[in-house]
Amino acid sequence: MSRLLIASIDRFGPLQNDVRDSLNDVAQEVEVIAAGQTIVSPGAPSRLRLLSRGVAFRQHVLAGGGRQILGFATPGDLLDLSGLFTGADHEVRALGPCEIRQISAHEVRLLIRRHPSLLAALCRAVMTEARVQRNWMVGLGRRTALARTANLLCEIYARQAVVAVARDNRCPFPALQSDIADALGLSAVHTHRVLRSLTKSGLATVRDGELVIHDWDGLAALAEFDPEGLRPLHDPRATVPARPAGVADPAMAQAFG
Amino acid sequence: MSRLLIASIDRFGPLQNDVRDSLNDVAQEVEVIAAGQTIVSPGAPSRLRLLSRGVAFRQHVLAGGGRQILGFATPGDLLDLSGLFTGADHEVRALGPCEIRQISAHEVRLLIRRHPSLLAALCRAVMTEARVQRNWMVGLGRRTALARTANLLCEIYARQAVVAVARDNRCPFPALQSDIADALGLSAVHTHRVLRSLTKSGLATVRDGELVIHDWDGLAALAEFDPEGLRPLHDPRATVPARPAGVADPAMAQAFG
DNA sequence: CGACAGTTTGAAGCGGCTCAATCGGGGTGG
DNA sequence: CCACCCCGATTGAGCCGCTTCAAACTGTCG
Repeated sequence: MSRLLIASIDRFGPLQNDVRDSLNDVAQEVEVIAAGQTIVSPGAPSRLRLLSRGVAFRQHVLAGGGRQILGFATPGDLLDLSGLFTGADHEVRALGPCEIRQISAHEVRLLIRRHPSLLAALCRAVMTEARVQRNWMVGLGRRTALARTANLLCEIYARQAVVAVARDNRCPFPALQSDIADALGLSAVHTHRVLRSLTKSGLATVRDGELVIHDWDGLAALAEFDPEGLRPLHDPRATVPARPAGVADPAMAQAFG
Repeated sequence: MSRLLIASIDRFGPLQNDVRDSLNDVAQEVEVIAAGQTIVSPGAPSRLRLLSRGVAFRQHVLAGGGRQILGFATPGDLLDLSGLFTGADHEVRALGPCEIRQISAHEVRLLIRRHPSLLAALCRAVMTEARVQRNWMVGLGRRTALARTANLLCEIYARQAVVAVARDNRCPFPALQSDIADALGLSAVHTHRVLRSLTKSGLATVRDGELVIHDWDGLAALAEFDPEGLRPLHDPRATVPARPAGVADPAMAQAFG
């Protein structure tokens, strides 16, 4: 029963029924991972891993001991797209407690060989991730600490809204201030002050592992948040209804909510 | 005759002979583009474009008028991977005069349908680009202006060394200081000072549209440059000889040099 | 109760920005 | 052939965002 996996891949271009059937037949391994544990090590043998619960992050550690967080993953995200055909070039860790489902590299290879449309979907997944990365690059290079932080919070919420994990303007986000700092290219101290100012402006609060949005419109405006950058790319031949930002995808919501 | 295109895609996993044959039969349009002109507009209809001569760059322009350069492309690079199945999310422009070769979206679609291994190769090309982006993110977030600049120069040289366009420690790089600034997330003034200090330290010089490396080892050390991050991903089932940084790929060199 | 991890707050310093002026080269029109 | 202009490189001065260092505070766990 890999309802979750099918729904997650389906976002990137409607899968044919025969692909769904094949995916259904594949043995799937479920694993629970504690906060802070490594999910994918750099260079690890490739598999197809789906984050089914929790929040994870990708990071690159520098020689000097510092690190840059390269992105966050929320339920419904595939974790090792960057290393599907080869070893991963970065590390993926659990931010909070996570649950993942994975299928072996061998199975993936068989599936892909049998169903080129699956490969196309995975390819679109990779392109979607690359697009999110570009948005981060813009933020790191050209946005102020405040806008950058606001943007991150918008992204975290919008991602989890799709799978209906975010509700009533709140969603899980078990990050330390130093984690947020390493994601935004800031110091932990300054990150704290920025978060503080966001709270005082009545925009959003990060506390006790939870993100609370007080004023979505205000936050999005400050961030110049573009939800388009998060939308999964799909097969252009198929018509997929566009949803406004922060609104759940029915299929994903049913699977993950 | 699409020798260049075949060699370029071949980097991302050896193509079967039948794929090569098909690529050979495809009509290819050659276009020359003046410096500064747009090659790919955001949302443009997808095609498969190869940069055969010159240097191009990807950029995202901000509401406030600023911009972030997201990456550079050198001969042998595919230009609209991010929009292969859908519209591009960013702009690609010619930095200096460029020559591109392209095949229509329709042709691409046919080729991909007929040859899944081609799709796999393109997928690896996308993943390779995503990896380069991650390296930029690390730089923008966590490296000093000096290291970041050094890193960029290393990347520009190493990319063009593969296709033997870079030789004798020099290669084309027709960027204004303001271009470099927008790539590194710096101001033009500060970029100038950093370049100046690199020159005075005897490491590298950017002048008259050309990059000259005076001390590769010193520059690479300052940059903590990792050539691994640029290496094209290829099919893990195939054995491809690893080449040290800055050394030409024989096939690419023959095609582009 | 102390030990520890993470948050909070203050103060000082620096990297990089902004503003502003000058310099240099290539093109253009007189 | 020269005067002019324009764009980009260059240089200086002052400022601000963010960093670093340091200390106090809070909650949690043994």
